[in-house]
Amino acid sequence: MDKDSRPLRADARRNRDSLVAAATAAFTTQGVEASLEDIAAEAGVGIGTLYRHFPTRAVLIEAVYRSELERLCDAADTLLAERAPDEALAEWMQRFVAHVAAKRGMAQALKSAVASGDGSSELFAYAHQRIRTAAGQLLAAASAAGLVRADVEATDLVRAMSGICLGSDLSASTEQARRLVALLMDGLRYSAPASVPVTA
Amino acid sequence: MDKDSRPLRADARRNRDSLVAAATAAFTTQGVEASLEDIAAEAGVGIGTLYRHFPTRAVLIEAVYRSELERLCDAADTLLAERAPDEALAEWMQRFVAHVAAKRGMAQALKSAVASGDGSSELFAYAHQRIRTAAGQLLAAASAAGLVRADVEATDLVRAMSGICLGSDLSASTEQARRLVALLMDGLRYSAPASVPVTA
DNA sequence: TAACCATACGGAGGGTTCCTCCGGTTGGTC
DNA sequence: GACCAACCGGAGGAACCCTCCGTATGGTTA
Repeated sequence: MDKDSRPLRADARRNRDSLVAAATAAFTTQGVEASLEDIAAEAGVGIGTLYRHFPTRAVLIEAVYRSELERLCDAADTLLAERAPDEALAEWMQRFVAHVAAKRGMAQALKSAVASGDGSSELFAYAHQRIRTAAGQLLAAASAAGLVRADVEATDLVRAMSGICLGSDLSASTEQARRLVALLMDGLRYSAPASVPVTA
Repeated sequence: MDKDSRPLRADARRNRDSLVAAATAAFTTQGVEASLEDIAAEAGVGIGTLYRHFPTRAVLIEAVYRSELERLCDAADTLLAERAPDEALAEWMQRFVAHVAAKRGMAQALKSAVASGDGSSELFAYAHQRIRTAAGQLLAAASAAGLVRADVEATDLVRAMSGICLGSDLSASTEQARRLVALLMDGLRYSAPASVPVTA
């Protein structure tokens, strides 16, 4: 409880970050079965250091999953700062789908770790909350600017995107998912106040 | 094309069967990650023999999956011969659910092998067809005897059972799945001609 | 700034599993 | 009963896993 709160030593934090970065690369190119020794070498640390930070493969996978989740959700802010709200939303939705497609193996591995009784169902609840918030932020901005219709909730949007991801069963059909997301975005734009003024 | 058609030599066939049996046991108790050398030993053959028959783990998993599928579907005939058609149907449905619960890891492993481009999507099509036929046979018998309602298609029944399997997310809740199947069976019996004569 | 120690690092090493390869064996056939 | 194609077994090299402990270093205190 109070040893957790103490921050990591500088070198430890550095190594941890390198490991997560190397693991992210390895997992996405070779799948979650990638060799841990290779990951340690790629990160420029000894195998012992990897095991100290991440006692089991599942813990490492979870760390990668968390870091990628943060990256995706943080991108919402950046996108809003850089482009028009509707463009930001469209781009973020595409990234969301790409994210899910790439991390499917990881999510699967984490799910089977749930059975082993650690706290990773809590992880999924957190992930859902985090994504809903990011989506809501983008949706609100686009809606306030009159660029998308105002009668769609963030929850609905997330559900729709999840549906697209689940529906396109083969991870090969990334292109199809892309088109579906574009279609969904068009639907959001369709009766936006800017083109169809609110009458009620 | 013509070397495949030649039957296996007697000892080869015997060893193959032993291997599938041993693998079935190992996979169901330890999961699809079970040691192949242990499986070979358990089957009483050398590791080389295992690899000759099943060059990769995926091929072995597929063989086990096929054999279990046959076992499940062949049981339809046996059950029909042994008990009343509605009882046979009820029992078979329970076995179906148990089958799916036990083979989830295997199906997952096979699915990810699809990406590697062998012919296992064809396998799933075959499995679906085989199961639909078995279900249809039981349903027809029970329906003909007036023990279950006649307005349900085999396809619907399979879909309902699949739904139950997918719905009960944790493989721990086998008991819940059992109850749902019993419920479904009651629904099938409910307005059967024998108890509620057809009026229209 | 120097000394101290809790924290963190590295990688050798023992164990397990994978998979190949080839000399020996055996079922089926003439 | 003899022949050969088909089949078997398991030794062995490679890859990977994970632990353990001697060494190094960041941070803190005087």
